[in-house]
Amino acid sequence: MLDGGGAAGGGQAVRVLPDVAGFERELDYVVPEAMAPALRPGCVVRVPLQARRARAWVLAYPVQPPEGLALRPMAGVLGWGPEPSVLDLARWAAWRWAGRRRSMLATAGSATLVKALPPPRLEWRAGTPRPASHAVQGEGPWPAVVARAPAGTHLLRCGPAEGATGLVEAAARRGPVLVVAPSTGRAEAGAAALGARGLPVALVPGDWPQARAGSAVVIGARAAAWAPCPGMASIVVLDAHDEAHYQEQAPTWDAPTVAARRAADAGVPCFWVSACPTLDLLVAADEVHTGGEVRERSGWAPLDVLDLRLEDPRSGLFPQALVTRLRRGAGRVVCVLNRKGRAQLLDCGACREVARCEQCANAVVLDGELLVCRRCGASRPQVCASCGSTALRVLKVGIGRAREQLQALAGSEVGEVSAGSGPLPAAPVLVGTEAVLHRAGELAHAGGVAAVVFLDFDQELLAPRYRAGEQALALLARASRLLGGRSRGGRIVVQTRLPEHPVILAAASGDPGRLAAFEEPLRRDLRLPPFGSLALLSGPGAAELVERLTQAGAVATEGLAGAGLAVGARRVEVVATAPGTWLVRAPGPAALADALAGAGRPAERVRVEVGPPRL
DNA sequence: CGGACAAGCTGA
DNA sequence: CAGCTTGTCCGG
Repeated sequence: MLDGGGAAGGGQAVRVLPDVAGFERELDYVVPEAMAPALRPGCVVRVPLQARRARAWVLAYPVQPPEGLALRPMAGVLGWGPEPSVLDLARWAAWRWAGRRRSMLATAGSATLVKALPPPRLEWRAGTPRPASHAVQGEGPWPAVVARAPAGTHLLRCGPAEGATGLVEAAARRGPVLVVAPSTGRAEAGAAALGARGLPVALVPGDWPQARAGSAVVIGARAAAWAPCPGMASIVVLDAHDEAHYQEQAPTWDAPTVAARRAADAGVPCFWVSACPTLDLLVAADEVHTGGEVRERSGWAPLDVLDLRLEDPRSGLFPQALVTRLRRGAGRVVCVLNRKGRAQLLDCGACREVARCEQCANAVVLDGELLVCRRCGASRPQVCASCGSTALRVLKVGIGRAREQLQALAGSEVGEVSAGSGPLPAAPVLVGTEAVLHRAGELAHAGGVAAVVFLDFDQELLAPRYRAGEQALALLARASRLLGGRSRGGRIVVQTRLPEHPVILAAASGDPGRLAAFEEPLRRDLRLPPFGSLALLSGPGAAELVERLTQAGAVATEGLAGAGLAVGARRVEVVATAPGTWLVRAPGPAALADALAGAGRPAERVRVEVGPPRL
């Protein structure tokens, strides 16, 4: 198909990026004529690299190689890779998150090599009217909003219990839609719901070949932001606020940002769907749509605030009011306590010393009959290290202890739910970490939930992270979804000493904007995201990178808040936060990315976490 | 990353 | 000085 002119060897040259860790150079190869017909940008090839062979992505074909270079021939075409437009996306993301294109492309490609693609699924076409029996019921304003949205990023503020199936269906009417869900479970459920409405759905990564060949809906978890979707007409990101959309390991890209960029490149709209949008989303969105106050409110389950200040302090996390509720026993109750193990913090009943590890001085936790250290793994019997007393008291109970106490107080069976995939206990009261809220499907299947109790919500509200409030509200949204919103009769119980906290007021009124209004001035003053961009540098090469940043004009400051407010506001700042760890702050993501890109990579390994979600 | 090649160390 | 380890360089 492509012939004429070319380098020695008779073929055209191809430019590739080898799939080799720590290798970021583009290389050119001669294309033997036999391989030319199968070659296209994005596909995966095999190339000689010094004495071995390596996989590589085709970046461009054909190309004019630099003169005077003896090119070696490529070794073969292995299979299908990302769509060509995703190559540019990977380049941009590597800049944006100070990462490597290779790791982005590895996310974008299929897990297993796809040699041949199935024919595209053409049985459904954009514009086909749905049968009347599938008429949208209770979908509210979203199908109309989605149908006429122009290119750009649209934040759709939905109630937590609202389903997104109708919305995605409306998006699919515009043409192929890429859907990014916060978890594989949500992606699977979404795929099933959309499939049931007659839409051809490709669930990635499993259906990657179908997605690459063309499908009305391509859906998957975070990595689906990179999935192929030929003819893509829109992107929908479900629960765009969810932390699961953020990649934890560097490069710390996040699906909403990648999706917005991809949609902008393609000139199509991107829809961020969220019940509790973060400030980052609110600021980055071109348009914010609310579905109407009444409708939104109805998605939030009613909230009962149990003010721990008014209860007997000796009753701890199990005040009389809670016990009364549990004994009433109307339906299943799910208790959330974000602590693992049996006891999180102990002190000595005799000398009041906090129980610490003898090796590393870290606080120890109770595991069975032993005190164990979570940091270094050392264990010892339940004896006070300073006075030898065996009378240790529990200051903070963990899940195991909470279960025992609840069972004694409630007088009914209490089951413990762990993050794992074990079977759900049949008990009328369940206790677990927030992971229990992720098992909504199973709980609904097992007869639903009458109440979700947050035993120690202050731990969420006061967590030492700048996004603690947003994350706490996300938990309440998740609980609301589990309960099915306002109409199903289920309730959220929040035990707290901060009943007037904006998070609680926002959830109680079904208006997440109340939290955003509270957070915005604080973040602005401290220049925290989205009013400043942060990156955490660590690893052996971090010091050298800091040195380079400083030489390029970055200012060293004393702390995150306060210092250098006037000087640093428009500049890049570096703060030493811990031995071997630095925090870089810039006025915005582009300034941060430019500073990091300009500084280059030190020889030694550095971990660069841009905009870390947990800080 | 991983191989090639050079320079450095060891032992008879 | 063969035989091995360690370090540096570089890929089309």
